[in-house]
Amino acid sequence: MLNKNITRVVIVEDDEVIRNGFVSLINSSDKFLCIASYDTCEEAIKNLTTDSPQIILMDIGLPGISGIEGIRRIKKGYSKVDIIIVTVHDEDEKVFDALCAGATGYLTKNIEPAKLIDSLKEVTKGGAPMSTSIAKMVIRSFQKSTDSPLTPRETEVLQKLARGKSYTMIGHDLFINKETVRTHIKNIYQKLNVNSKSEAIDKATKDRLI
Amino acid sequence: MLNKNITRVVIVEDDEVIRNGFVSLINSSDKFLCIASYDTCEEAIKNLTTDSPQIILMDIGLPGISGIEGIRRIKKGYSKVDIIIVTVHDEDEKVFDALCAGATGYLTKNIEPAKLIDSLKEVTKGGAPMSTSIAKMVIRSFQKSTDSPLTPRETEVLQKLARGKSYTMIGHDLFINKETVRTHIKNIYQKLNVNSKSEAIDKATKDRLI
DNA sequence: CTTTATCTCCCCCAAATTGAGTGATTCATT
DNA sequence: AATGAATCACTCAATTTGGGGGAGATAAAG
Repeated sequence: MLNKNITRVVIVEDDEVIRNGFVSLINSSDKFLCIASYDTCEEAIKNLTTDSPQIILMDIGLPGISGIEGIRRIKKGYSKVDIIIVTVHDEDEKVFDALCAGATGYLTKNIEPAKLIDSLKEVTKGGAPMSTSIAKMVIRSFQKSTDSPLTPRETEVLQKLARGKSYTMIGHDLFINKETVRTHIKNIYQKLNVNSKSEAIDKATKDRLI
Repeated sequence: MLNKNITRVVIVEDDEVIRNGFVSLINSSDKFLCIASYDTCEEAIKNLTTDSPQIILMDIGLPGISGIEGIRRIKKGYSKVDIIIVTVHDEDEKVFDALCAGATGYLTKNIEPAKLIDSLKEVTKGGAPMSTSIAKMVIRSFQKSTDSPLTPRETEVLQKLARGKSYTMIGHDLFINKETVRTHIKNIYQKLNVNSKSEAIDKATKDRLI
């Protein structure tokens, strides 16, 4: 490495004003150095091994391949880099897609300059910086619905059904007869207003019942 | 409410020294008021409606009912309160159990006083404070394995299988013949060294393949 | 005390699904 | 030429599923 004390950063952002703002900001810190900045993922990927950044700051709404797909491709060939999303988008889907694709952090663009630098420092320390709203979304994604129409037992049965178990196996797991499992599932289907396993799992997942 | 500008906090922590430390710390801020502190969840729950806190700071390793079960019970009868875990534990299981049970944040006890107050402020702003290591665990929980033995198509098939779909439905979804789905699944089973749907889903989930 | 909810179990039936074989073709990459 | 990936085919027995019917036990709530 060129310098052990400086963290190498690459920026991918199509808005020139924002991009240059980030470059200046990062270079104003003596802990970070902006090696390069690009307006598309394609360009960034082309120069990835040459740039060999430790951190990439990336936008989501890019021309050409999206930031999400960009993350996937970058992580595939160069998994050690930490990719931090900096974007205006805070819709559920984009956020989780980005995290699933391998993003290490997710910040919204209204972040204050000092906070952005803090976030980069957090990354170098093995952390995962998130904006307040994103953190809340992420945490909430773990939590189940508080008012499920299903009884505790029914929920238990449905959870096992969603793990691919047959009625027989569920019965074995819960120490009840397979016929009882049947009855529970019949009741579950009625309550969820569905009539098949996949529909039940879909609805239960969507409504956070399991 | 007694005072619109002060956020009411309750502490549940069995170590007296730590508990009193938290009480002093919280009361040293003019934004927060520690209404009460308890050494068990049972006591805290008993006085919950009287205390009517906006935030509860809670330990995990408590005598009597655990912090995890405590979260569940508190959230059940009093869902509007934000529960922040402050604990020495940072094992995967406890963290995710706590979040699933309804915790709004998760901090480790080595947190600096100023950071704790910051975290409380973050909660009042609708955020979800997490320690660096916890945030990393949480983010990582979204990410899939980078070296799956499965091909992209096989992964796709397995994902749908895990959603409770039949071979026929999967074929329909992917615009391929049901027989092709069969072949994929046969190959999946061989690669994962299993011979049933539930085993495949279990292994794939455990190894983060889907 | 009676209703209600929850959990438990049983039977029948027809249709569909599953898992395990054994095979083949196409296509792109190496 | 060989390999991996994806596609499709057919057989077969065992299991699963979903729909229908009914019923007992217990505990909580009215």
